[in-house]
Amino acid sequence: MKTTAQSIPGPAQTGTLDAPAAPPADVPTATALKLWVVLSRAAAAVEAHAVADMTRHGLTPAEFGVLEALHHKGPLLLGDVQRRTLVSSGGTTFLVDRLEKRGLVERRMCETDRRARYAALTPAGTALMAEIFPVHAEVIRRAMSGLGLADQREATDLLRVLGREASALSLPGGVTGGTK
Amino acid sequence: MKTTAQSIPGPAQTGTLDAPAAPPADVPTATALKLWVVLSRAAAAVEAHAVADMTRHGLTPAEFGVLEALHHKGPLLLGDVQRRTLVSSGGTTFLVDRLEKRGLVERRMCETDRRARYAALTPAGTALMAEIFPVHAEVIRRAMSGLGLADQREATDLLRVLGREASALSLPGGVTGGTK
DNA sequence: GCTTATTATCTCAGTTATGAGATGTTAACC
DNA sequence: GGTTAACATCTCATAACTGAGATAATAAGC
Repeated sequence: MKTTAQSIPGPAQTGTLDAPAAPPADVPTATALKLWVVLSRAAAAVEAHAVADMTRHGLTPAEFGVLEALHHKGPLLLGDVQRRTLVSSGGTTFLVDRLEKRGLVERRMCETDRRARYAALTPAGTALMAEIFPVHAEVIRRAMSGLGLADQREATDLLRVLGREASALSLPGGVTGGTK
Repeated sequence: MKTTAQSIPGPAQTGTLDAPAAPPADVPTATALKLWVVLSRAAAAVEAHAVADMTRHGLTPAEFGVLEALHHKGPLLLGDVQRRTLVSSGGTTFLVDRLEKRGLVERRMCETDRRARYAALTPAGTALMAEIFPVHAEVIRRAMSGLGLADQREATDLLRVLGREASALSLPGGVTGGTK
């Protein structure tokens, strides 16, 4: 996370000790780097609001992500929870364990596949989400209010394409665009 | 990170056990939530490319962030490194320690303030960045290639405003919009 | 149907980071 | 100039998560 690339344009000053490097000369690369900087900064800024809100309820972002997925989708196989929250397999087990101990989530057997398990909100979990999700939504709405509705829609369209294409692209090291 | 909120529009189906919750009815909130989902997904998708590239060079994203900041800005006070990389104070000490042990970075005294220390690239660190940064830039360019140049500029403009405004906004819990 | 590959989850050791407080230093105020 | 507040960095306990491998169940090929 958090790559940085803005810098004074122009040729590199030569000879000076500790002189910083010049940014890439070609336009497409410079444009992409600038977009990467503002993209990750914008995501971090909005996330700070989301995290501050979750923290007030004693939830980590990852915990909230699990509860939110179950709140919107109903019971989900652990593998689906993992894919949705972009957390590792071990992390998913760990998260669901913690939420189970707190009485917010429960595991259920899957009738058709004895390897698999569902995670589902308990009544307490359902009640908690019914209480805090609207507040969370309002926090996000406020965090996004720097853009008008039309600009938000435009940004959504652009980012949807960007995310889809970037995910579809094979990673520099190898493999395809899935989760690890 | 990674909040999720897309869901079938329409009223909540009542009565059914485990029925998922309906998304917020009001348009501004639904729009903001949708933007938040695609924003964090797009950032994660691009980040996956960046991370895969850094990993090949044996660097974590945070380590790369420090090296990149020093590469572009020259020697920086540790506090400036911290602000730039959005890492905690303890984390910054830890990161610079690690990079120092590898011989990529060194600490230097600050003449005018004996509390403060500079972090600076060593010749080895400078050489490493000169080698890998162009590759990194190319990886980012490729990851962004789902959008044309004009769209990338448009997205940059929108996200710049969004990030600036969100950072300026006081956090839900309290305080102003700085780093912790 | 038996072997082999794949899939779903869990275990666990280790890594990366956070955040509260300690330490040493500088600035501000009277 | 002496006291108090604000800083910059570091130390340390420990949280949060990753990733490799273990275990168990299912699917596929022949």
